[in-house]
Amino acid sequence: MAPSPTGRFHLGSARTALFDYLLARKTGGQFILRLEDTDQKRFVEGSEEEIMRSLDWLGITPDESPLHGGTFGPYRQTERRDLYQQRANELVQKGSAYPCFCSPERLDQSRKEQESRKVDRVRYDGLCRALDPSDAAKRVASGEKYVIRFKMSHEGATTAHDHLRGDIVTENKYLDDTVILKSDGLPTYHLAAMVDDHEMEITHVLRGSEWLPSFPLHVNIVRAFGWDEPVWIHLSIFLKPSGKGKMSKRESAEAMKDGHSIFVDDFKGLGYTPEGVLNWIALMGWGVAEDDVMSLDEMIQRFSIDTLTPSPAAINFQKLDHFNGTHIRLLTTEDLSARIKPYFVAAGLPVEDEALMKITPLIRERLVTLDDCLAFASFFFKEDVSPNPDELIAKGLDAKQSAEIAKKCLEILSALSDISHQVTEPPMRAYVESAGLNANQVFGILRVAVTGQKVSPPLFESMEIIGREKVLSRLRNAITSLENMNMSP
RNA sequence: GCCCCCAUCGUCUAGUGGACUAGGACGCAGCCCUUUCAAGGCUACGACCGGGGUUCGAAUCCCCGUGGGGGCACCA
Repeated sequence: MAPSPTGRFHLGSARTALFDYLLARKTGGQFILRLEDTDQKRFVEGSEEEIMRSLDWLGITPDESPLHGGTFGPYRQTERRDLYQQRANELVQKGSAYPCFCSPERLDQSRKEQESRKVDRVRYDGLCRALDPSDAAKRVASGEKYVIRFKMSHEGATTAHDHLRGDIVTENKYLDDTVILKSDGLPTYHLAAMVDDHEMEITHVLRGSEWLPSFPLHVNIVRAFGWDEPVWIHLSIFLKPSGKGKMSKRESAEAMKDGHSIFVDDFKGLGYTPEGVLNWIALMGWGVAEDDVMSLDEMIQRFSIDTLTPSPAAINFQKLDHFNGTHIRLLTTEDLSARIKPYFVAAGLPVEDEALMKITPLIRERLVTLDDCLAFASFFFKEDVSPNPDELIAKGLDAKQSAEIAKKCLEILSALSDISHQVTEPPMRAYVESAGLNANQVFGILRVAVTGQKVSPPLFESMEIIGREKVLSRLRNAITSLENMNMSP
């Protein structure tokens, strides 16, 4: 994959990377990370690191990259600049490209003039294309500033083959003499990517469909060199959840508001798992008929470029939540425990591994994101809980009645020396039965008293983990709280 | 404005001329389970953009519309 370090690493790039990775693993190839950093003006500090960090987190670390080295390095285009200059000159020698000395000002003027004439397509006017090659060479040698443009044929048409879309035929009259080497000596994408793909022996080019308009240019460049073409695959782009337009910065701000993001590096902090994110993005642009919950290994097994889809896909965060929850439930207790522990630590709670291993099975199927563990299990590690007095009152009862029930619960539980759920549940149920109450009412009071919240993991198992002394003291506090309410109407 | 791509439930998709009464997943609704919340199970709702062809037969092939998306830089 070949992203440019000009901003944050987003979902679209991640999906391309995933498919690159799957294809490489499937076919025994290498998954290479190449940084397209030829636009020094747009370079963003830290984005190279973010790209690599994101890939690592997803679990699709490149086999070869600026970090890992490899046989096809260097993997940063700015470190390969001589190569592009040689290749650009090669094209000039062959008559497939030419130096252009036009100033940005002249180009700008020409553009404006064409616009005023309302031409169908504004393009280079060809002034330097008409130059005598030896004259041009002399001007280059004399140190005059220049760029190199690809000499596009004006006649005929270009047929480019996309693996998903078939032949794409474009009349050459719609094509332009695009700049392939800039005046700073660095190549534009068009040259750099073609040269590197050839040098690095890239067999499949997977990229976003925003490259489709320059696709004819690219095949023309490859053909001008006389090289074999890779398999070209233009993936659909990701649309915003509404399906109207592609994801934008504005949209990402919206997503952040409800705990989502379009940047891979944000997902960890949001409580998402690599498994969930991977599964989610895999299914956008890849048609899997059934059994769509897949691990990375299963994806490798099932991947094929023939089952990729060309149509644009609206992203759907609800589906991400679904896959995240599903993959969380697939984790072993050890694994899940290790993944949620940092959240308790970060919250300043004294988490103990032994207790955590007991808690994890209780909350596993309740988690959508890992950080949900805090809402479901913080009370286990707190010294005290402070329930909302109103919530201690059971439905259909008043504070006095609720206090009576709480007292009875205390009586029953304090009589037991063993507080394991097998021991506590039968007498409690017997009490509910004999008192003519319903389980919701009694267990509800107990739940709020002991956990401090209306929603919690299963009550009796929870009490067992909290421990006898804490359970009893929390219950006593609840009784006091209810009685105080009673006195102040 | 010009060029290009795309088109099946609200969303992601299966479907490659007859196996389609169009399948799955998310979401949504209901039921079951149940001490809360979930999870799980079951059921319901829900689509071939329109019009022409081709063919004995079209969701599938062709054409034209329409709609959506992308692109028109010394950015990638």
